[in-house]
Amino acid sequence: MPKDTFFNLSDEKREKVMRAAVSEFLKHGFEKGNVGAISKNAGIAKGSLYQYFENKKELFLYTVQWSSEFFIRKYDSRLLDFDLFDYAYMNFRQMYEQVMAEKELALFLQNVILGKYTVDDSVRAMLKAADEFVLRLIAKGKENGQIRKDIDDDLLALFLTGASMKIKESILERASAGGRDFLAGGYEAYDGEIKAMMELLKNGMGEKKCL
Amino acid sequence: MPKDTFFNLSDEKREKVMRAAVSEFLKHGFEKGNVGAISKNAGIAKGSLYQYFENKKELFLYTVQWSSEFFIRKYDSRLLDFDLFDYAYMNFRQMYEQVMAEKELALFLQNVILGKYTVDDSVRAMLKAADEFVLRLIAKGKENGQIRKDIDDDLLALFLTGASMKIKESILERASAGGRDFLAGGYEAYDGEIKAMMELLKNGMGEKKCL
Amino acid sequence: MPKDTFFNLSDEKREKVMRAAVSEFLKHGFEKGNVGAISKNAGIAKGSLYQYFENKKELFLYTVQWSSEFFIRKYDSRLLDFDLFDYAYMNFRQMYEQVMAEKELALFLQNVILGKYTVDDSVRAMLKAADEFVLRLIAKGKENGQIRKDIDDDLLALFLTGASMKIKESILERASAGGRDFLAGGYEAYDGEIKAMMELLKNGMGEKKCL
Amino acid sequence: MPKDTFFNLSDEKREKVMRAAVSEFLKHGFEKGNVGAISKNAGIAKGSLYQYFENKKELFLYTVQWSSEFFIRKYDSRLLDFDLFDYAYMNFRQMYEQVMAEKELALFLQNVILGKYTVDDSVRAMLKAADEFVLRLIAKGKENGQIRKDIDDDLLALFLTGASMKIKESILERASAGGRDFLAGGYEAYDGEIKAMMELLKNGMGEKKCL
DNA sequence: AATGAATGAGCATTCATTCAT
DNA sequence: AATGAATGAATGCTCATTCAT
Repeated sequence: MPKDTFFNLSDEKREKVMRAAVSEFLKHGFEKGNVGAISKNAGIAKGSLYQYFENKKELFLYTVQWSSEFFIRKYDSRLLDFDLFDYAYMNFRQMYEQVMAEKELALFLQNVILGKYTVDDSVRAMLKAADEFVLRLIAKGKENGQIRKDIDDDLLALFLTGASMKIKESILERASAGGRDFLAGGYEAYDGEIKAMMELLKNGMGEKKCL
Repeated sequence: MPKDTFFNLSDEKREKVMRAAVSEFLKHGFEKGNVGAISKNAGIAKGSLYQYFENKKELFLYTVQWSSEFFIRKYDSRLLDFDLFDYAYMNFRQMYEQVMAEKELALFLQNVILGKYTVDDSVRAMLKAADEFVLRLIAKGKENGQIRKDIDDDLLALFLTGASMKIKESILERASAGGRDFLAGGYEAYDGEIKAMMELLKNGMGEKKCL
Repeated sequence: MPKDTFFNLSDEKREKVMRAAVSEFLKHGFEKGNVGAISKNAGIAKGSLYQYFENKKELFLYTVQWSSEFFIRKYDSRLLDFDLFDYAYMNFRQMYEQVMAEKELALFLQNVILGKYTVDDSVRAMLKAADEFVLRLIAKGKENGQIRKDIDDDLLALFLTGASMKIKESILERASAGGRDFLAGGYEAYDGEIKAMMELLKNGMGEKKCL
Repeated sequence: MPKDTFFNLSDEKREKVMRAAVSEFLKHGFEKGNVGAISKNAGIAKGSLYQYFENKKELFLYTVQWSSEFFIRKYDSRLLDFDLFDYAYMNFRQMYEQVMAEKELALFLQNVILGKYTVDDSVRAMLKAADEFVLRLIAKGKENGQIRKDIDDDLLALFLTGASMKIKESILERASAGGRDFLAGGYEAYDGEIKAMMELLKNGMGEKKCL
């Protein structure tokens, strides 16, 4: 959706622009996010941004897309062969890694997922992809007897993502508030929480084993 | 936090102002929400708004407060004596009623709860109250053997609210998209979903009965 | 020029209004001087000010007039029988007393005289009275041989008032900056300056005695 | 203190902006001076003014500075080698020329000197420069026996500038009231006044020659 | 393609004045 | 006459977007 000129840029420059945009939108949101500040931090002219993007909205939308793809490229390929619960577990774990490695990107994307930026429905559309992946895992889980069959797939998906999101949010909050302690603690400090949450999900969603 | 002059207004006028504000902020968010539009729709002069509120932010904050209180006055008193799962169930049910009766208010408040308006931490503070109520219900549930004791209260709360919120969100989405069908269907159309979700929550959180 | 209602007020209330106005205009000038602040500090309603005065400008103009008259009533009667140089000397001395006794009023009036408030020519008109008094003293001085006759009366008046004003200004500046020291020093600290200035004026304006 | 962008403008445009500002501030003062009107009269967009200046105050301050420098560039270089009385005389004369050539600028600057714009102490600071120049001339005058030594330098400076200012003011008033007659009369019409004032100053300040 | 100055619509806020009580 | 809430015109400033170089 950006113009060709943007893709003719060197990878480094493109990344610099994107990171400047992420940073600005994370700090100030879409409305208050300042195009001038982005160009300045990206080390380019304000006018150049308009050579790359039609307008602020397109810039934002692509920033969302780029951020998602950034993580997908780096992390999500590993997740493809897992079953639902492994997926969920690894998903938590990788969120931790992402925040450690790319705090701004991870926080920005989390905001996007939480629907904090009321810019456009197309953002929502982008998120459908993730939902569909979960739905596929749910279907597979039902097939191989991992997941109870008496409840609608969509509802199971909502249940899973809703509960997961809340835990993620709570972890991210602590991460963005006191970055230092978060770093210090290491992943193990959070693993307990994650495992407990997995328990709850499995119990809730899993095929009844007793009786 | 508004000035005395605001509370000297007739109840009708005060409500008209608040509804105009809710409507505007719901449509355009805080930053793009237009003070002039609010005053116009409230049928008062722009200057008058500034007799009532120090500034746009205070207006917004009070709009949030007023909306919450509106529902609390009307609905929440019923919820006080319930146990956790009854509470959750009734909470869903009443959300449905609220949307039916006060679509804009309900949607606005939902956005607030979802953290869509990054205006002020005081909004976040307001939401703490609700969290604490849930925590109390969880503690009570553990005492009387309804809820498993091997998982931390805070985590259980996140699990419950996260999953619940997602369902609510999905219902509201359909409500705000196709209001007509939503109205037509009646509550029963949603009761199935709600009950299934309750199942998931109970299974996940409940004291193990089998084995 | 104020309405009758103003003069029906008790003397105390009238004075309170005037002092509030002086204080506000001194602090913020005419344009930025706030009618609401004046009414608040005067302990009356904003609307009442408009029962007394047509508008802000009339309020200001009368504030100027009242301030002048305040000092004239209290001080100037003593000056009537003096010759020019005695007058000038006493004029300095009484300015000192005025500042001591009524700092705000004196500073406000000084600003008026210096033309700091560009409100209306009628202010300028008011000041003509003082000029004419000086002109009369100059004429008398020429008659009785105190003052050189080869220079135009108007010019002599400008010379006298210009030089005097500058000294006054410099003294007032110190007074309004470090009120404490000013008080402590007493009049004598300034008498030297005043006498030197009188010297300069007399030499400049006086009939040549030598040769 | 303006931004670089302002100095990148062509000389003509810069001057046009400055003259528009002088004109507006002269007519309406700082508070009532309208930024929109200035931009309109300068033939530029309102936003452009804010590319050049941080805000209205900075615009005003630079307008003062520019006006001073305008005259300094054009006139004051001539004054450097004079003694005090020559300086004073030429100063009057050049003020006349300035008003003839640049009425608005001269009137504006006069207002500044008279302290009519209570904007900022930095204006006051600018005027210190002129005072110090006069003080140096006074010191030199004392050395070479032109000026009496029994009176404090600061006081002599006040005396000189106070008296001079009043004459200037009176001349400017006539100039700004009835520009036409003023023009017609030519400098000679005022030379008499100036010379008489010089007389007064010399007599007042000069070393006693008689006796 | 890159630049950054120019643009002007848009908006929150102020405040003198009015007016209903 | 006194009150103080209601009014809305007025204005400084921002910033996404355009455009000349």
